[in-house]
Amino acid sequence: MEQQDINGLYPIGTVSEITGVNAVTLRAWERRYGLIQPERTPKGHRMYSQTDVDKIQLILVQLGQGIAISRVAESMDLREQSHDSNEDIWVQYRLRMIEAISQFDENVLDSIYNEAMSLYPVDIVTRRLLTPLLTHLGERWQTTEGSVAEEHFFSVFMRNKLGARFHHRNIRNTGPCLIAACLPGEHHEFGLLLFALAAHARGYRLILLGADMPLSELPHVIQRTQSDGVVLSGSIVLDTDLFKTELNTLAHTSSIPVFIGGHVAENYHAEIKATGATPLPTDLFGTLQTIGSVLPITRNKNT
Amino acid sequence: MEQQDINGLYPIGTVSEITGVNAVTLRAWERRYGLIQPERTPKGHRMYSQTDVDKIQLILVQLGQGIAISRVAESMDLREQSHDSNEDIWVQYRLRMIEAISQFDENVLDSIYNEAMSLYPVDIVTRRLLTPLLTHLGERWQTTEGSVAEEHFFSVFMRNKLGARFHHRNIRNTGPCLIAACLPGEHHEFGLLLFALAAHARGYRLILLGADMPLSELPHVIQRTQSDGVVLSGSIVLDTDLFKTELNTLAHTSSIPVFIGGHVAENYHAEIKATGATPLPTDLFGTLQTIGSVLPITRNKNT
DNA sequence: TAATTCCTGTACAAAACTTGTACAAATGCT
DNA sequence: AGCATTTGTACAAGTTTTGTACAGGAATTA
Repeated sequence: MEQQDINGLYPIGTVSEITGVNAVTLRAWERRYGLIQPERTPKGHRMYSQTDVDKIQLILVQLGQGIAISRVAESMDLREQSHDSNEDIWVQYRLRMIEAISQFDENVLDSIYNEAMSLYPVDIVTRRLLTPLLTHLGERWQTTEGSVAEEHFFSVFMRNKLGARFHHRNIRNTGPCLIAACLPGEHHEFGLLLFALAAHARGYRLILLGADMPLSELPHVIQRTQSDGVVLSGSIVLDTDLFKTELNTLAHTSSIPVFIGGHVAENYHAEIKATGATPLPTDLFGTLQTIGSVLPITRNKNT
Repeated sequence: MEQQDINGLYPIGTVSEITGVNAVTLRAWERRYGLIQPERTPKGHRMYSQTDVDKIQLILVQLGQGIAISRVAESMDLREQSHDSNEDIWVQYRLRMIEAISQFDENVLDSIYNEAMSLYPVDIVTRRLLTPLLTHLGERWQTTEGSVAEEHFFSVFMRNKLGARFHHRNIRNTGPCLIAACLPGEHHEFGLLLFALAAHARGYRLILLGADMPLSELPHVIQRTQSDGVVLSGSIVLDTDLFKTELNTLAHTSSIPVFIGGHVAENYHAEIKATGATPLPTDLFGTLQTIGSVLPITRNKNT
C-alpha cells in the first residue's frame, strides 16, 4: 500500500529479469493456476506491481523448498502450519547466515532471512534464529580478525529489516504510550528494536528514539507527548555518577514509570532501584510482563 | 557546442548531448506522451530549462529500472495534473512534517511521508523534501531547546523508511561493487543511505556498513569482497592527524578508488586529495557523476 | 550566402508483448 | 517399470511500443 500509484508498474520482461523466472513461465502460471494476475494496459500488456513481484519472490522460495507449483497457491495460505520444528533447521539457518555475513553477501543473507520469515512467524524467527545468531556472532567478533566490519554489516541489515517491519504496521494501537531509547553511549539499537516490535504487537503505542539518547532531553519529550512510560536500554555505562544523577532526575521529575533494560539492568540493579526506576529482566517475555504489570494494556476487543 | 541561453535555457541539441537522449527521441516523447514540454522561442524552437533537463535525467533512471516509457509518462502526467508542480507543495509538506516531528507523532509523519511517496518518485522526494527538511531541522536543532530528541525521533524514522527501501530492492545489480560507510565518529547514516539508494538505482552493487566505521577494518572487507570502490561519508573529523594517517594507509594499501563525501569533503578537500582519495561534491547527482567517471556502470540494455 | 540546426509529420523496423498450440523432460502414481 | 500428469519452454502469427530515419521548409549562425 505504499507507492502503488507511480512506481509499481513493470512490464513482464523486467519482472522476468528481476525474478529470474522466464516470461513464458510467468504467463503459463497465470494461465494455468491463476497465480499472480497483474494489471493490464488498455491494449492488454501485463503490468506487474511491486506486490506482484514480491509474491513471485515468495513463490520462488516455496519452489526452492521442493513444493510443486500447483500446490503453491494452497500452501501460501497454509504455510504457517506446523512445519516440522526441527532444531536442525535453525542451526542450518544460522550457519548459512554466518557464512553469508562473513562474505558480506547481502543477497544471500537477504534470501535466507526471507526464507525463514516466509515459513515461520516473526516471534519464532526472533527467538530461534536472530537472538542465538547474535550471541554467536558476539563471540565470534571477539576472537576473529576484521570482524568489526562484519558487525556493522549485519547490524545495518538487521536494523533495516526490523525497522521496516516496525514502521510497516498499519494498526494504530490504543494502549499505553511508551518512549523507547538507548542510553547515552549505546549505539546498538538491535535489542531495543526487538523490544519495540514485541511491545507494539501487544498493543502499546511506541515512540522510538533510537541510539545514544541524552537523558536530559527526555522530560521535554514526555511532557510534549504525554506518554505513559519510558523504556531505556543499554549494555554499558560510560559515567556511573552522571548516569545515577541523570536517572534520578528523570525518575523523579517525571511522573511516569521509567524502565531500564539490557545488561545495564543486571550490572546496576541496585542503583537503578534506588533512583525509583525499574530494572528489566534480560528476556523479552519477562520484560513485557514487568512492564505490563505497571502499565496494563486495556484489551478492548479480543475475539 | 555547449550552448546556453542567457536565461539558462538549452536548445534541443545541447540537451541531447547532456542527457544522451537522441533529439528525435525527445521530440517523439513530447509528441506522443506530452512528456517535457519546453519553452518555445517565438519561431517555435524548443528551449529546455534546467528543470526540464533534471526531469529527463529522472526519466532515464526510471527507464533504467525497466519501467516502460509510456508508464513513466503516465505517472509524471498524473502528478503534474493533481499538483501543479509548485514550490509551495514542498514547503507545505515540510511544514507538516516539522509539525509532526515536534509532536513525536509517528502516525502523522508516516502518512505525510507516504502521501509524498505515492505522488512522486523517490528521487524527487529526496531532493525536494527530505534533504531540505534535514538541513532545516539541522539548524533548528542547534537553536531550539529539547530538540535532540526530535533529531533522534526523525532520524530513526527516516533511517527505517529508507533502510526498508534499500533492503527491499529486488534487482541483483551487476555494476561495480561499492563499500559504503560513515567515517569514525559519524553516527548519522542519513546521507549515506540516500547515497546508497541512488547509487543502487543506477546499477551499483552496494555493501552498506553504516555508522562509525573504523577505517582500519576496511582493507579486510575490500579483500574479502573484492569490491571496486569505497565511499565514505562524514561531517566531522574527530582527530585530524589520525584521519589523515588512516586515510592515507587505506588509499594506498587498497588498489581500489576511495571517495569521501559529506562536509568532510569540503573542509578537508586538499588533505583528502593529498592522500590519493577523491573528495565528492555535496549534491547527490554530482557525487554519482564523479564516481561514475571513475567506475562506470556497464549498461546492459538501453544502448 | 552557405552551412548548420531545428521544426513538423509520416514512415518504418526492431523489440517486446499477446494468445494459442505443442512438446519434451521431470515427477508422481499404480 | 510403465503410464499419466505436471511443468517449463519453444514456436508461430499477430499487435503494440518505441527509437530512429527521412523529407521539405524555416530559423539561426558563421
